[in-house]
Amino acid sequence: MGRTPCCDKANVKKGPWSPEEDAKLKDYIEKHGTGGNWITLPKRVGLTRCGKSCRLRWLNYLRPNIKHGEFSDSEDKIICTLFASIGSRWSIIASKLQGRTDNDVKNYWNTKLKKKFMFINHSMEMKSQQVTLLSILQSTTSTSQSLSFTNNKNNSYYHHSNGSFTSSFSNSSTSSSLLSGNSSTSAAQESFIGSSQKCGDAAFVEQNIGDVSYIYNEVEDSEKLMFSNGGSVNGFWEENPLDYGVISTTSTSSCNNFLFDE
DNA sequence: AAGGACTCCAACCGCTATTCC
DNA sequence: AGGAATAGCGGTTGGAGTCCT
Repeated sequence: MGRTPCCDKANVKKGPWSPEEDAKLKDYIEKHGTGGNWITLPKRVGLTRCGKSCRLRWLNYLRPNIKHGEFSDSEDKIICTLFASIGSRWSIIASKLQGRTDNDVKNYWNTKLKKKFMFINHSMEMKSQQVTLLSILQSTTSTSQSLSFTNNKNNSYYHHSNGSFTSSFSNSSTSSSLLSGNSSTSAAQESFIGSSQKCGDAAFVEQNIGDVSYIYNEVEDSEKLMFSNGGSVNGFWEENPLDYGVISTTSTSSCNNFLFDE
């Protein structure tokens, strides 16, 4: 048995699209639409291509508002954080990026971002010290790893020199308790946009992507992306040459790893 | 200068999900 | 209800361009 092929493979053109083919397909779809049937489209257009090939060419290259070229830092962050939370669901990830296709995002991940991710995971495996973090994750712009701070007189924060940390938080007033403290950030806090939370000296911008909430604190040119799942998590903080840190969660969230830009 | 190694990305392939009859 | 057709998705490949020795 087996499926019937979607087209006559022997008589179908493969390989790179010529400008003429592109023009034909683009012109036809702009005038008539796809007609809801990609399989019969090539015949209607006058192309000897497989319908799937036409669909891919249109979606990935010819349709309007496709963005080509370099990915921005913010796009990087979205891809990394979404990949960490939902995995290789490229179509979903691409839908969060204006003008990007799933193929684009996938290629970008496979050629560039994955390397960053793998580096980070390797670094994490080298770390033997993993500590419990209760509802609070801390980061700092300092590259000295001198992260100790006191954010609230009711709470204590302990930072380990290897980059991991322990924090405790006794204020139960918020379920998404995430904060960052750095005495040098007060000036920058004034420029936060969007909804912000304040706790002690810290302020945050909250953003929701799908079911996942992300909290940013923006300090000067750097932007720290953090994650709040509203429950207990285990976390690492670490430095690496790629400017990303990793937070891994093991308890109440279904998500496993989160990246933040240092 | 040459050619081997590497990178990037468009396109293909095969599978699953969805729709249609 | 169930099988066929189609759409959509993610993994993989091939080749062009670039880098390195």
